[in-house]
Amino acid sequence: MGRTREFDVERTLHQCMEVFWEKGFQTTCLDDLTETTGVKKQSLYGAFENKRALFLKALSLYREQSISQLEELASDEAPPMEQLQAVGNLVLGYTNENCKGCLIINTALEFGSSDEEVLREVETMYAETERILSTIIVRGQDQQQITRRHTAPELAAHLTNVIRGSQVLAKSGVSADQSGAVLKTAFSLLAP
Amino acid sequence: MGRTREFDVERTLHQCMEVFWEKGFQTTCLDDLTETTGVKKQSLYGAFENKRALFLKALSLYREQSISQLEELASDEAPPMEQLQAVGNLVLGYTNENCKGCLIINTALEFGSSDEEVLREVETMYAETERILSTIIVRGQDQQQITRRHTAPELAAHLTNVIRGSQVLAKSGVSADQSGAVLKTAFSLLAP
DNA sequence: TTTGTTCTTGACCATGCGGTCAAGAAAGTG
DNA sequence: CACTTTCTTGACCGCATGGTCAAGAACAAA
Repeated sequence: MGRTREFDVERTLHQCMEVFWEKGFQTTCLDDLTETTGVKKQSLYGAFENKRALFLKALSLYREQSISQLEELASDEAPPMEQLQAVGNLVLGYTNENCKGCLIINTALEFGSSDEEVLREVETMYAETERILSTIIVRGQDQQQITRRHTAPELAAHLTNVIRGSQVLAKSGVSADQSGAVLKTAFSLLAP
Repeated sequence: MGRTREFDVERTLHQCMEVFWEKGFQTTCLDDLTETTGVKKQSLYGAFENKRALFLKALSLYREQSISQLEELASDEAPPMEQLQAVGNLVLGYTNENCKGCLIINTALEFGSSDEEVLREVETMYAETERILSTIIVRGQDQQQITRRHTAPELAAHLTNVIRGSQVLAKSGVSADQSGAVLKTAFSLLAP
């Protein structure tokens, strides 16, 4: 009972995510959100509790979206090294598109360790990324294309870190070529 | 002629740098600065033009300081691999101390590519870091401790990227051990 | 000592922002 | 049709913030 909502909550959340992604949490004001979504302030507050809660929902959405893209990519039957390259392309396509970078990383640096829930989200993203990369690396090791001088989880943590770095690099305004080259070097160093 | 300034401009700049480092540009308000420096608003505006100009000065100071620390470290006669480890320790000691991260990287992500001067500062930092790492790597290659499968500049760009990643990691609230382990893996992968 | 210049101080201003209020509109229920 | 409930809308509030003003204080040159 009661009046039915006139806007699509899911769609609105997606749009808000885009805005947060582009501008960050602090810099995004409610007017930005109402303007791009077309949803008035009070309606936004009706669907999501407040700015921070809305942001956390957007953050989760982003993580789920990113991880499922990675998972899809890791589940095809391409050679491991090609999968890694594809991961790199995905990640840099992401970041270079509009130089928005990765929302998780942007958020990690904006919040530092000041917000427990944000922290959890960031750590989950890191862990999931390592997990997926690890499965690719294991196959790479099985096929003698990746060194065994380190364990798969170690290499996965390392690669995740390399990706983090290149996402920052990409957002720092350097060319896509440069960030791509860095990733290529890193992948090449994994050879046995 | 005219009244002499009662506060030490250089010291004040250092203090402001610390505040910006800890809180970022946006989040730092003038009251934060006047409170920690003890210098009143108008006096601050007398010495530095405005908040942004003050920030840019603090950013330059940070970069110069960091680079000269790196340079000092690279100029001793320790074995190259030990120098790299020392670089890692320096960088992580930096970031883990109070989880402030690296001011340059924090700034790069906060500003994106919206501010020309900030961008220049960030790119200079990256370039200088690569230059110094490259000199260490060259010596490592001469002593057969670092692979020659890539050129020194390539490896330097890669290592700079790894460091970027681990600085983000450190600021993301993970333990110092974890960020340290990632660096160790990366260094170890440089072996011939 | 006078004068001109710069620094200091605290009050002041305009604005942007997150969040709330109250009144009206639409829907379900009896 | 009443009645209740939820959504919508626009006005409103309190507060923080970057920046400015004006008056007084300290110093150097004349």
